[in-house]
Amino acid sequence: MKTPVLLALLKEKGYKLTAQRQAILAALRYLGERASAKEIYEELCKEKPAISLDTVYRNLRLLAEIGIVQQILLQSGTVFELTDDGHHHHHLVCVDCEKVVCIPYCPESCAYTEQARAAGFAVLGHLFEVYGRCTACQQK
Amino acid sequence: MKTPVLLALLKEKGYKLTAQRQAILAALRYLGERASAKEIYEELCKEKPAISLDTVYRNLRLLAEIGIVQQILLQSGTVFELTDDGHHHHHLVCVDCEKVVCIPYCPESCAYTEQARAAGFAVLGHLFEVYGRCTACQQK
DNA sequence: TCAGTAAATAAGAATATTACTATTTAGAAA
DNA sequence: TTTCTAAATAGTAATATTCTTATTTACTGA
Repeated sequence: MKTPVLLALLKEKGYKLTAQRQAILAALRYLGERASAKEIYEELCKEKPAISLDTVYRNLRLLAEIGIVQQILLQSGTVFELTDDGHHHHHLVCVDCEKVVCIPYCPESCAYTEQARAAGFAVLGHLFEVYGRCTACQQK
Repeated sequence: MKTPVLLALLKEKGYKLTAQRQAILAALRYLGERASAKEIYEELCKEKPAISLDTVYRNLRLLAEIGIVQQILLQSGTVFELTDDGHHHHHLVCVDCEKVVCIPYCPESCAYTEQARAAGFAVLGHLFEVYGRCTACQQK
């Protein structure tokens, strides 16, 4: 995610490009695919001046809203992942070891939007995660 | 949910039928379709002896695991709903007023299980919620 | 460039949720 | 019925997440 692109996405909704937002994205990139709010916070605390924990949470929520990151709900808590292509996707999550595998499948393509329209809802988004047991954990 | 049925579902996994579990279900029924852990806790605190908050959370998680209740993630927090027929379903959630509408649609019926199998995952369940704006909130 | 304004931040308080541990209890089996 | 044992509970501590408020800052337009 290049800064001009981020700026455009933010500006679209009246949000501002701040050093903290860029730092959060940089930390997420640095930490690898996925990280919890606390991990990002701790990474950024190494810098001076340190960021506020609330700012990390607030911005991860905002970045998720504009589609730059995605939230994944594990048993042990919530982690965030970059969606570099801007297109969201979903996950298979192992309930034992918490291994996460991305799947290209998205229920958007199925017919639920019909039902939403019938109920008078304007669909904005959805949450979809599949839980199961990975190959390794099935052996145990 | 009649007690014998609940007992059978619990026994199946080695869980016990406790007064607290029955009280939580009774409270949920009494409070209407949906309630938060705190609402259930406060309702049960009117009784003597009062229940522990931890017990409410722990058992709502367990009841969700065996399919008697379902968790719905709202912006303002998590609420629980009875699934009287034992078959789960999903929801349209208004992000403004938090009105919830049940929808019969379930992504289980779509092809994601194929992908899960290919990745070596044994699917246990899934989370699916649709967020949008209801008719009333679209007028605002 | 400079001033004005809405948005964002930091810091700490408040709330929500989960974990820990000693004690109690439901259900199994004698 | 009595005993035994794993599961469950209460109470409290710990952690995760969100809210509140005073202050700072990014962008806008002159």
